[in-house]
Amino acid sequence: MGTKERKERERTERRETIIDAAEEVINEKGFDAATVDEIAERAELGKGTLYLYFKSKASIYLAISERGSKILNSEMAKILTLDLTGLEMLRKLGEKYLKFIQTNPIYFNAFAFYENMMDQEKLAESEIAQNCEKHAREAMTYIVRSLQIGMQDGSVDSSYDPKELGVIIWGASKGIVQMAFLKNKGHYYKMLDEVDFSLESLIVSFIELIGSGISSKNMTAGQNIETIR
Amino acid sequence: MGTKERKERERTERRETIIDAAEEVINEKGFDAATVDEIAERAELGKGTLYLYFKSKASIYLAISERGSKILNSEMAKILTLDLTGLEMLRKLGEKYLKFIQTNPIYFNAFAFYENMMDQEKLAESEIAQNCEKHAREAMTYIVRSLQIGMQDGSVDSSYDPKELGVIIWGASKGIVQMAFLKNKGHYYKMLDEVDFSLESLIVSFIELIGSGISSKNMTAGQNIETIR
Amino acid sequence: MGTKERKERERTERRETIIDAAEEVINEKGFDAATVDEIAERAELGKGTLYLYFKSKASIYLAISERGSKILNSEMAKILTLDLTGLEMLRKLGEKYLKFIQTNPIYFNAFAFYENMMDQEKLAESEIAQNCEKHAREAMTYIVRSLQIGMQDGSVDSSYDPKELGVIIWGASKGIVQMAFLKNKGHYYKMLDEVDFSLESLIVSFIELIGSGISSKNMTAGQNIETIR
Amino acid sequence: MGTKERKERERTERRETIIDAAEEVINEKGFDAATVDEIAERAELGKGTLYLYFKSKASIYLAISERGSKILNSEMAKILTLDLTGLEMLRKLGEKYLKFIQTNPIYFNAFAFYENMMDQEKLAESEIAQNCEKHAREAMTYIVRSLQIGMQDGSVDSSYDPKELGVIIWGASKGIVQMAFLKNKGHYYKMLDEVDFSLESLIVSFIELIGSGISSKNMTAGQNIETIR
DNA sequence: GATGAATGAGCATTCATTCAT
DNA sequence: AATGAATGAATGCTCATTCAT
Repeated sequence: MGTKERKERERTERRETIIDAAEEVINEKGFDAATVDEIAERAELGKGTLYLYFKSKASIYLAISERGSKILNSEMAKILTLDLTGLEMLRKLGEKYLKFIQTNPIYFNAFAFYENMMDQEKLAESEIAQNCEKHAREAMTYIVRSLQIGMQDGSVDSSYDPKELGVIIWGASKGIVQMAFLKNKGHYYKMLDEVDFSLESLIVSFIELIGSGISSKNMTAGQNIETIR
Repeated sequence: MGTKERKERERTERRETIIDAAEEVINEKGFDAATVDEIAERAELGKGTLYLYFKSKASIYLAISERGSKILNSEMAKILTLDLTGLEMLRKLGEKYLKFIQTNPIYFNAFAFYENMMDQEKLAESEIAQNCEKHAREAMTYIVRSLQIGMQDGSVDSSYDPKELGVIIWGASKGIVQMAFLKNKGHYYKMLDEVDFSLESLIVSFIELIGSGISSKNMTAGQNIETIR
Repeated sequence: MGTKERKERERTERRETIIDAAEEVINEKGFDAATVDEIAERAELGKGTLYLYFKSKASIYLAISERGSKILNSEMAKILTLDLTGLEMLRKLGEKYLKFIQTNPIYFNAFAFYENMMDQEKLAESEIAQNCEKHAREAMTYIVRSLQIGMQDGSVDSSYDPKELGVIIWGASKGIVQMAFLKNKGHYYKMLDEVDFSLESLIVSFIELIGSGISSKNMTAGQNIETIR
Repeated sequence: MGTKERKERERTERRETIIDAAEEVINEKGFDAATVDEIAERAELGKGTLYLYFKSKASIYLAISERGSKILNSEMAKILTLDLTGLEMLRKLGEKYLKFIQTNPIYFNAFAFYENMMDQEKLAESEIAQNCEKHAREAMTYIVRSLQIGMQDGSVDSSYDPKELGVIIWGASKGIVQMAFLKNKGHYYKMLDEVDFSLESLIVSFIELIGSGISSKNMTAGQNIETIR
């Protein structure tokens, strides 16, 4: 009997419907201004029904974060399967993250929401939050893996601790994207306007920087070698 | 007669008193949970008095950001006067920022508040917000200056655009500090717990990374030189 | 299944309950001093529930006006069906209005509130306000009808414009009732105390005055006689 | 030494300055929306100074009413000195009231404020309120006097009680003016728009109506004629 | 007398969540 | 399972009035 399966499938579909509606409304108005009433209306469901699927308004937002991180992860996972050096993988991962946030800006805020909401025990213990954390951990793992691969194939300096390096690169990437993100929203540092750096160029430059550093010593060394020769 | 001067001084002092109280309360409860009543009570002032000095609750928070960025800037400014290479200055600037946020965590959130509130025209046009922006611009300038100095003294690769590099480093630093900051607050990536990276080590490593890059090519070059010798 | 009907009925009943409570509280304290909290408490409903039925505190007051004008109109309508001369109808209408205000003083202020609130577009566009206006128009129509009937049956001088006359009589009646009303409230013109005119006698005299004018009969007669000649 | 006189004069002048400012501000914004701060600023005086001259914001409004009724009375008084029949005087009085309100609309509301504020003992006992009442009494007296004169000179039917008649006419006039006043403010009975009655025509018709009544002339004439026979 | 800084009482409204049907 | 009517907690801000200088 497929009744159970059908029920299960319908439940999942309805859940997705709610998240879809919530994404729309929150995208338009922001989390605080978005009301549960409007999300329910957009989902063409009764308000009470939402609470059959989610414990609270915040947990709906967490579910958005969960969905976003899941999508992002699945795309990052593919990169790990490509035939590339570790350093090239890292660059691809960065580009993927960049493109993802540009295409789905709402997830950037949803991720931030997840990160900042972890204070409240209630939410942190929820299954959704657990998944979010799992996804974040996975994302980090992809970075660390690419670094490990790079160290193995010689494209990355193996004197670093891959985990520490991963944390740094992950954090730095988020910081750069956030800055570019704020800039795109039109406000924030007018200062940034003086120099017209697109989000792309910033990330590209960052990865390049990570690759070779800014110290002139190395280049000098390289040049010296050439000179020596 | 110094009546006018005294009035002016008293006004400034009371303003500071309010900001002090607000820092305390917001630190304890967060901005949303903090009530104007409690801030007033903590400042030992009438609620209406607060509104003689600030237009809104949000503008008090902006004033906290303003104060924080002013303090941070004055400390960064000193570094620019030291007899150091540009790259060393950059390292010092990073360490200063790190130490500052660690000592005054509230400013981290206040800075973020400022950045995110710039949507609302009303606030963005206020004198306080203008000052915040000015300070942010100055902070960025310190970084760019250190890079320019480094390019001049040979400690920084001069093939980069100093402004673009500055934006990247500023954004990346904030991202790393934020990540470490969330970790310190006890929540977020339990994953980070697996590897015990202190905020200090992260930033130090980041600056080191910026200095020499992660590509093994460079180090190899350097090592080669030594090897050659 | 009469579920829908029952729901509808319950909704109407609850609405009436709220208006009842509001009438009580506003009667006791006046509109400004009356708080939504107290109205809700008196209605034995949650405060939020009131806002499911009314958009604002002001609209509740408008609803009181709407109710009052509806009641008054239905009573005035009956008079138009009586077998009387137009002038007698007019007298009955005046007496009815007088009695109504005396019995339900709150409606006098509610009517005035309605009249003065029409500045604010938001309120003026509401359905309740529309009804109030409709009722006011009807009330005026009753007066005009009685005058037209009187002109037809010879009890009213047909050289007047019935609409203009109606406006004048309606306005004048309200002014007299207001004066008498203020007097009854115990304050206002102590002067009125010197002469003990009851509200009744004022209105009765007014209608009598309207009927025959104050010019000395001789003069009027004289003019007529002259005209006859 | 005229010091005392000068002081007294200055005090009176400043009081007038405050009332001037209050009239302006209240005229622009209405009583509730007008703030004491703005009145003080408009008067170019400190806020505290206002309270040296008036007990409260409401009492300033009462003072406006007082001033208005004083001006109106002085103009009405002149009419009583003219060489006219009582009925003509009454007409002039009505026209004067009408013109006054049209020229100084703020006084209409101020008068109403005075009438409605008499509930609160505090205000009612103030000297200003006493004066307002005195003026109201005087205004009424002028009407009664004109009626008495008319009864004496034969222009007014002497079978009425002049005081009762005065009250009725005073109340009726205020009601008509109020109605026309609301109409002028642009809102209120759209119904009134159907018939384009100017305030002037309403009052003129009203006085005419009072003069000769609305009963058909034929009937009145007929009765008189019959009486004569 | 004049000032204006300080005060704090006072209140409509929103909206996430619940629960009877 | 689905609903949506009912709830009530929760809060920033205004502004008339006071009083120390």
